[in-house]
Amino acid sequence: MEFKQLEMFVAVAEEQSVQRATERVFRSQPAVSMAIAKLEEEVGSPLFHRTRSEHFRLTDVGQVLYRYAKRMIDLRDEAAATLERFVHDRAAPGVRS
Amino acid sequence: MEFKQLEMFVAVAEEQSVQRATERVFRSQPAVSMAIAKLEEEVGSPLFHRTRSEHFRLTDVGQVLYRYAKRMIDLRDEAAATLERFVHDRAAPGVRS
DNA sequence: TAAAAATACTCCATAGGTATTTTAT
DNA sequence: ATAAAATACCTATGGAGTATTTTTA
Repeated sequence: MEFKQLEMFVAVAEEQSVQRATERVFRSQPAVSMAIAKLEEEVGSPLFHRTRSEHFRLTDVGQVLYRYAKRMIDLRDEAAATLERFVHDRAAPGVRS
Repeated sequence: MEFKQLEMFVAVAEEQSVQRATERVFRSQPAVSMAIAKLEEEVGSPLFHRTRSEHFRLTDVGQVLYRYAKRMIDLRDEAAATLERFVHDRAAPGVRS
């Protein structure tokens, strides 16, 4: 379970389509498909229902992962933002923001 | 910022030594050193004070990352455990635990 | 001088891309 | 028949190991 995979997974879940997800994550269609396949293998269960009419729709297991994935990504983004501010402030301690 | 790096970083922070951290993460000494270097480059600041007498000691920036790293890893472990239970229960819905 | 970490180098795994095939409506 | 996903194949990046050098107490 790596951040790169989780980002692609979240994109597919929200777009309900691999195709549209590719635009959000700037990766090719097979790269996104493969990332999902890897996660499904790791989890040991399908994460999406695949039907053309309803598009990609999260399974129950998929929904569990989705909520965690969002939290993990949010936490990482928060960490990155906090660190950036912290490092920036250290570099110019006299400057008030 | 990937989970693999964060795990090595946390190991070094807690062991206060690259050497001892290698045993926890089952990786070679250079692999651990490189992971730290990568993170420091990404963050744009040293994460450890390097002195032989005090060993590897977290900088202020390092401490900020350390707290986030623990949270991220805990969250991932919790996700994995929850998914495992969930998938297992689905597979055998009649079995009560 | 002895320990631990950093560097050099090499290799291999795998992530990712292009091209193609399969699937489903 | 067509649009989208899966598969096949290949390449390249980078992660990781061994060997070595550098550092510092």
